[in-house]
Amino acid sequence: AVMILRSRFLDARRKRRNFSKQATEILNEYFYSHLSNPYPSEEAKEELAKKCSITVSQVSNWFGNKRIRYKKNIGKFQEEANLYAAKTAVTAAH
Amino acid sequence: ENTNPGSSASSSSVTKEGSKSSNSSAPRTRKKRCPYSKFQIRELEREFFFNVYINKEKRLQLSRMLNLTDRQVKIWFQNRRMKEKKLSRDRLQYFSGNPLL
DNA sequence: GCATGATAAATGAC
DNA sequence: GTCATTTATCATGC
Repeated sequence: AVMILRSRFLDARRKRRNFSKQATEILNEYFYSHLSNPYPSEEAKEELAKKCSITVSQVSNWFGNKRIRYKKNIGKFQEEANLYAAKTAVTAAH
Repeated sequence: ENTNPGSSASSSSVTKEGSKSSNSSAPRTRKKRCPYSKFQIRELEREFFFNVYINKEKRLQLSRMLNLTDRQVKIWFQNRRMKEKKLSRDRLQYFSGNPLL
């Protein structure tokens, strides 16, 4: 029984599963609204993790990947950036 | 495997920056990440099992055997300790508030 | 076929 | 020494 759980834990780590649409939405909102300094504090990470129903490590992974991939090809993310910029502007107006 | 510093990163050694002296460029071309072989990993893991902290003598010996620098072996043990810590955290989170047992 | 999440080398702050 | 991070690589999803 313990062996089953152990093996289940081992291969549950590297098998990748995409985050939910809402989770990605929340992470992107934070990223593009902090584009000048996309480095959330430990507290911010915990809050994001709770809202996204993922772990803090997964939040760190997401921001790490997002920062490097955004920097490497800003043009590809331009449309996405404008989208979330407009979205945060609307919510701020309310 | 050729994982020595300067082998791949500064392949065109002369054409690139003149290594040291004159220029005070801070990030002097980061070394390209090169994955270690199965054999290298096995030997590193074997030593890590005996002691999480490796002393200087064993480090030099191991680096020569695996064709790595002392720095690479030192860094590997540091990263490996961090990995072990993260594994512990993940296990706790995975088995906490769980069904079964 | 790339997008995406996780992991493995390598760096730097402290 | 730890530890957040950068970067490339790996593995999977679709």
